[in-house]
Amino acid sequence: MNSKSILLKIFHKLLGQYGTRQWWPAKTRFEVIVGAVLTQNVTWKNAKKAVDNLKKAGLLSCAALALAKHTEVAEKIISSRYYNQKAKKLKAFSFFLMNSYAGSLNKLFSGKMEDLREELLKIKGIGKETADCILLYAGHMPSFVSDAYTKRFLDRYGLLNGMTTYDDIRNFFMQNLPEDVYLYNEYHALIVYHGHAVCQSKPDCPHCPVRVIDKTTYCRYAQSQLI
DNA sequence: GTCCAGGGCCTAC
DNA sequence: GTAGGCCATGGA
Repeated sequence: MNSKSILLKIFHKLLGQYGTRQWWPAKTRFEVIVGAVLTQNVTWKNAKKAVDNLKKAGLLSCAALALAKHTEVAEKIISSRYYNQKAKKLKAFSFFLMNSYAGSLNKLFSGKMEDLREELLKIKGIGKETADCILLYAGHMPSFVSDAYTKRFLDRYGLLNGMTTYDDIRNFFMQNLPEDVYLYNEYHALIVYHGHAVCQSKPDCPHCPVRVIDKTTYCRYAQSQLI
């Protein structure tokens, strides 16, 4: 079976097992972007608390964040960890959007995807994963989101084939899957759910007949179920 | 008390 | 180009 068929087969297995993941849970595109920054290296639960605090304080807009004082933003997002860093990141993105696109997400997302990706990557605090989350979940553009789960996932199913960098893996999915926003959306969410919420990579994972000792240990249950 | 979440930046080699 | 430290909460 070629990579294309395997990736699609795994996707349909995951979707059948877990159903749609309903990502991204946010009301506006700006909220998606704020959430993408706040969830960096923290659980969504903690990130969401921070998003809600910003919303209550009337800070969930580009203009409001750009004008707010650093401490005002930071204290609202304490639950998201690294709050000082993240306050700077939120303000940096807001300044970028104000200055380059007059605060308009419509304008931001009207350009070419790869060009926009490069532009986002220049903003301090937005790395590749966050940029792809913004493109996919806020901009509804077909940019596959990779991450540590995705790498481990490919490794577990023997599909990694020496790929090491983030872009290697992103390209692998994008070259072997149809250019489909819905597909990319669900696939990333399902990989995270499968790897985290279900398989958990913990010694007591109820789905793994073989103990999963650490993040790199093979999950035989997962393999047998999905391929 | 320990471990780890829907990362990214900076520095040193 | 990459390994390692830093950032510094909250739940299990």
